[in-house]
Amino acid sequence: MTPIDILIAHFKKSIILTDDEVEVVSEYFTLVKLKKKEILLFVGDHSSHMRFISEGCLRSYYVDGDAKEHIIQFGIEDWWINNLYSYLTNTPSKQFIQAIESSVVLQIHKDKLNELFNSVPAIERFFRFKFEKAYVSLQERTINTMSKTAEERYIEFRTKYRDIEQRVPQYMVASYLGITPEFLSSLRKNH
Amino acid sequence: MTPIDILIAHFKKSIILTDDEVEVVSEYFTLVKLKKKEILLFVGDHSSHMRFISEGCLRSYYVDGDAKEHIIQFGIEDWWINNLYSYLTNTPSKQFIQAIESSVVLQIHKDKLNELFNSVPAIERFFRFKFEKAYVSLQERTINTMSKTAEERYIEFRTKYRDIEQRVPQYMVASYLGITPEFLSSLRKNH
DNA sequence: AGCCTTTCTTAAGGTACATTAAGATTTAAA
DNA sequence: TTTAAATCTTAATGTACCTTAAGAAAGGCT
Repeated sequence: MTPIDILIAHFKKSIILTDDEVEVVSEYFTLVKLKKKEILLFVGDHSSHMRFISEGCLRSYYVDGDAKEHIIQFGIEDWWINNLYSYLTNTPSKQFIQAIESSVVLQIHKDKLNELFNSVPAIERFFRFKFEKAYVSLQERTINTMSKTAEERYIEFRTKYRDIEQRVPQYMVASYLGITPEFLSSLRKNH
Repeated sequence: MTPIDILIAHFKKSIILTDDEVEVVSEYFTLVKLKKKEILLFVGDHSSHMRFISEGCLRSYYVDGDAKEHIIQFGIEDWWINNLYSYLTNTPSKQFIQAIESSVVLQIHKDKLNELFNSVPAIERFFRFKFEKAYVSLQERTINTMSKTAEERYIEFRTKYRDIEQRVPQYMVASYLGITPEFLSSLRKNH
């Protein structure tokens, strides 16, 4: 399967597309290849693309005033990786997006996507679903952060994202969970 | 202005509606009046309505395993108050929605809303915008919780939601910030 | 007004997690 | 194959925030 095939199959999991529409949609996306550690989006850039991972593993992260990194999201094949905040508010990104492994990404510019919404309405519906799901999982994470201990959050992360845990360094998991690598290490020792 | 007028004006801030469409939209929403402290959505209920506050102040909150309350969201006039999680996933609510003041809410059932999406497409676009914004502000909150101290978060809350801070008890602000009322009290003492 | 309920404060003692610093282990590059 | 770089662990010490408990203040009802 080509990257575009993977994307189309991804769309077809939640919406119906005619063959003509598949043609149109395919034209709109462009391919980006990334080496390991390469940065796809820098702080200060405008994040004006929606980006689909057809191969590899990336992270988006935020660097705070004390130069500490906070991982917002991991992404692997068949996920979208974005700075939705910057994309939606048209403000310069406060986050980086970086390839953790060498990766292949398909992206579409915001203006093009809005065009596409008009010619293929199912795509607009797809993105409504997508934002809904993004909201749901973000809320789950926010509630978890507020009401659970780091240990509980770690156990949940392992259960839910087993595949990711095995692909990324431990200190990035710690950063995603909002704790230091040292503390994660000690949690792991005590099971 | 009637509650419906307020809702229509709210829609018209981000989408265009013809007079005919205004008629149709108006028919779809039903009015709910709530006394202070009355509960609009119980844990275990299915949250199958989108709810717009035309008057008053409400909160949605989650009660954790240790019976502690965590406020997810406050809502005042011209905001939507929902358990989007339950609404979107069709699972029983794990949150309550409660009126902090006596309030007036306009609501629409999910099935009806999907009907409305088909007859008035601008409404579907409105809800896409709405979810986008909900996502953005939730992400901001998540990042804040991860990278700032309780004091910094409190100062930000005061700046951003001055109107809300003055309408709700302090222990609810503490719950929203993810700290105890005692600790918030001590933060306030030290400016 | 007076009483009861709700909300807010103070303070002592406790815990989950951070910081610092060092060394051990694994991975990658030459 | 050696060396450097990246990652993970251990342990001592520190701190942001919690828990418990009590009392003070403010608000609402008869």
